[in-house]
Amino acid sequence: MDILEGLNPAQREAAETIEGPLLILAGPGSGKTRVITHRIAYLVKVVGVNPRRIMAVTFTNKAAREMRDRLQVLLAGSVEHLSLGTFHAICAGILRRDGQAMGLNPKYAIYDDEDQLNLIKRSLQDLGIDPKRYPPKTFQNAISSAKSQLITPEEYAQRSRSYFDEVVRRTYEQYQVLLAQSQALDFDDLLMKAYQLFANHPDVLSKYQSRYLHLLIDEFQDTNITQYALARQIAEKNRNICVVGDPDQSIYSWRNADLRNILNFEHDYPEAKVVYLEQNYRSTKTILEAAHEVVSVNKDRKENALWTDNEEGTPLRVVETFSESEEAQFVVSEVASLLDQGEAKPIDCAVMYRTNAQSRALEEAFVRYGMPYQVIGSVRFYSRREIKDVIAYLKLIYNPWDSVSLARIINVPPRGIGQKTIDELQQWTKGLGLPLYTGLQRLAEDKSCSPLSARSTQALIGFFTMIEELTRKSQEVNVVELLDAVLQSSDYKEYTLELPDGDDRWENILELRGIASEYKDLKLPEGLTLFLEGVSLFSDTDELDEKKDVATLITLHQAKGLEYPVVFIVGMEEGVLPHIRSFDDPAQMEEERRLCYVGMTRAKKRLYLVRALRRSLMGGTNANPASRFLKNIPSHLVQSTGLFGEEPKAAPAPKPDGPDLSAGDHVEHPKFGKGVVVSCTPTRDDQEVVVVFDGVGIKKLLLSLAQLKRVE
DNA sequence: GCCTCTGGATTTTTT
DNA sequence: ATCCAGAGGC
Repeated sequence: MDILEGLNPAQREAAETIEGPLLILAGPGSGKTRVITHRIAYLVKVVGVNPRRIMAVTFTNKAAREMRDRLQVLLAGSVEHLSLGTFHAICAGILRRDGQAMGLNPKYAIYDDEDQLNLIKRSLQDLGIDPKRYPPKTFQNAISSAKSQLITPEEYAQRSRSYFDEVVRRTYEQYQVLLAQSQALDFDDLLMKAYQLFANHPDVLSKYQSRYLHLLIDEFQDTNITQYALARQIAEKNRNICVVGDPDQSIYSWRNADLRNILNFEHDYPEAKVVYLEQNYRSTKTILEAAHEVVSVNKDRKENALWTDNEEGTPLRVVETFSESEEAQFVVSEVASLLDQGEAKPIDCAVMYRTNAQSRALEEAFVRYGMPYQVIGSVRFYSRREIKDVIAYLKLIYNPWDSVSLARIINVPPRGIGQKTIDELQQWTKGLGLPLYTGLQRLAEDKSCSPLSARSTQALIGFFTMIEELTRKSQEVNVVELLDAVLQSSDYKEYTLELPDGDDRWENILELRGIASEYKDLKLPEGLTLFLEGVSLFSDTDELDEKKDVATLITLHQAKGLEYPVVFIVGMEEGVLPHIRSFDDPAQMEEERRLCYVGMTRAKKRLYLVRALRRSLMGGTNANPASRFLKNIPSHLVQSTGLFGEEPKAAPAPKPDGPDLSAGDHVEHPKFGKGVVVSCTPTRDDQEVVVVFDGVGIKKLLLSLAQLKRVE
């Protein structure tokens, strides 16, 4: 039996090269996943490597789960011992097991963005920084970016160049103090602390280095500096590190992914072998060529020789509609007609868009038509308020130091503990140098030491007693029973049902309960540990159901790694795709182009590129010109459809004085000089024009007032 | 302390 | 258009 049977020569080489560093450059649809799974199977079955000595890192949990499923088939068991997961999940495990060497509580909490932002706000408060002048989000980004490059607060201080840098440094420092007090790590910490653990504790590092004979990293183009450093640490001893990626599909620089990782790889591992997977098995020649034309405009890029044996296929369809609702209507009616002709089933169709907000119009049309669909991740399950509240209870029971969870639920449902009480409590515990929870404990032991009114004190003690009781219970019941106890003693059910959309919210909680029941056979606290870890690291693509016969609505980012016979990319407009925020940065513009490329290469048979002449945004309406990416697709690959739908009957707005402008036009203004029109938005009886003036910047002008002249 | 109202800001993508 | 924070009334 040959485990590598059916692989093409390049794929085979990639799977068989197991000694030393290996870089696999894998274009879209080139059978990358197949290569990875077969490589692991080859290592285990042919070379005889024990699965526990292999670590495979994926980009999402879903990818990890799929790979495990596939390996289960190839290997028939013994897959459990394989270390397989995202960097975050793998690091979470390492820190849970060995973090004590660096003084980390194994029951550390994991903070997501929202928790993180809450704690940053508190840091700003502690430092007396005005969140109006300095938006907390800015700090969140700065801190995350620092951690993704292994920059500690001390190092940040050394690099600090401006006053603003200094403010960031102080916030970063204080934020870390609060995290430590809460015995919590944020997402970036999971990676950075694991790195530091290895860097400062050679014994721990050596344990992992000896264990992992083979390290494999997928989606390498989307790793950040810290992840790369971690990989280097783990692979240092055996140097069997295999990375798989495609620079053209790098779309996560905003999450601090760094393309230098791929470029540095051959530098850091000069003995590395490089394998190119260039045969595409997914798309038609037409789709592949069009996608290539779009991405090859990028300057910062290495040319590749992606090709396919597949048929020419049908031409791309480029479709214009009047409005976003007609855009949605077109999509649904086209799906319906493909269904009628027996060309496709709903499950074969995906609609992709740049921003989640765009899913709404689509969803309406699908509902109206009665076309079955699923939306991926528009409102993330785990960021729903009710879910976060219930989880906060569990997190607090698990780790009473977790101040963010404590603050979240101390008065939810309302139990007479207002902001003032919380502030005073905080003041008091701070003075005593105690964590909040210990402060509550002290109150409960001796009411008379309370600095607060009897009423507030009683409310606090009531809350504390409830949590204590639940904590006691958590020793003897499973996760579901604990969750039920939380709902019971907090009256959360009654509270939720009172809220707007109460029934839906309650449904969500029941769904969470269902997820918890998957952990009910595990002993506590381990069951709770794993449940909370799973919940914290869960991602949205995880909820994608690939078996239900429904169409999929999904962002371009989330679509990475997926494929569909029929793909619609909507919002092919300047300002949407490419997104307006990328206009002033060529590197970001290149990323938008790659994003478009990723979307196009998801399609196997049919690809539709759709745009709306008018799109409502933030209340107003925008008229966006066609996406520049459309212009890069050779016309012989395209069948253009004229306008879809009827022109809206509404009387056209009276034309204001001034030239007839559209985005891209060059204009001149008496005061601001020359510039380029970014967008035109009709208002009630005028037009708002956004112009980028040379050397002046972006200005919003009213067409009737601004004396704009059109120039060539 | 809690609820409601208003004004202001805000929209990219997510482990 | 929608969400959020802060203010003010009960």
